[in-house]
Amino acid sequence: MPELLEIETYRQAALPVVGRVISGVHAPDDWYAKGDTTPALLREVLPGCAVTAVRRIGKLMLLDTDGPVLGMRYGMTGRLIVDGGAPIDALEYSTSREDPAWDRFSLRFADGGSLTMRDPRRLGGVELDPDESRLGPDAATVTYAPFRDIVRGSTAPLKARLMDQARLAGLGNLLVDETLWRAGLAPGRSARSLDDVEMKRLHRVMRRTVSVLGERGGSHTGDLQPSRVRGGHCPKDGSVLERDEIGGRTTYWCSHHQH
DNA sequence: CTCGACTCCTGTTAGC
DNA sequence: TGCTAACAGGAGTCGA
Repeated sequence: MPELLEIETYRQAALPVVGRVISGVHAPDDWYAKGDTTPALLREVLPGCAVTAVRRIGKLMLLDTDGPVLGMRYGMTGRLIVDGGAPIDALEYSTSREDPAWDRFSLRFADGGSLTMRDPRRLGGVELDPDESRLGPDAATVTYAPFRDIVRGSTAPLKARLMDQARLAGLGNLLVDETLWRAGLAPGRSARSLDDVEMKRLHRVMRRTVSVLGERGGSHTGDLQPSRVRGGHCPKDGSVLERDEIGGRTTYWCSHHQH
């Protein structure tokens, strides 16, 4: 599913629309417009605006224009299509089938081309001028000191804290499971319980996991991923993996080497 | 304020 | 073969 790595891929794929002027808006789905944004408002304010930049904070993609900022969230199954081409063909837990009915939002540009969000399960959405201050620092670039303060400031389970987008933006279920598995830390531990050595290891491993999986091509390319099934075995030591629900998400972890 | 429980969305798949 | 129920996870809301 789209986590920070997939959204970064989307951002880069969207760069060619910078400088183009929006000429049309396809917004057929009320549900897909979030906050105070409505399809009517999108159709009213976006045409005529020139795209000036494409940014990303965590899993939020932002299209800057000379008018409002357009925020795009891809949820679990949202794909981006730019000028008819998709930077990611298939998403984990989604389908690569094409169906125009799944085009929840689309921009057309004056000099040709388009940008489309295709989202079968409608878990994504678009919002004008989203509140960017509601997101924590991006997990791909956060340095040690703020990371340490974020993690140790809570008694919540470590995994839940790492997935709290208001604290640390970008990590989803797969990246967190892979990070904790690599770091040898149990997902259910209180975030506050990490000592300095563990905290430094967690930060280093998280940054490295984001980097390595980015090079491999996405959040689903982790070493743990093939074993994230019922009865799966730990690729490190062969133990049968635990399957728990932590932070409201299915969690696979190895009680033999994650403490 | 924090944090867990609950809810929403719907295509796919396991199982009867 | 055809159906149902479970499952996936990002994000918002609500209440203790």
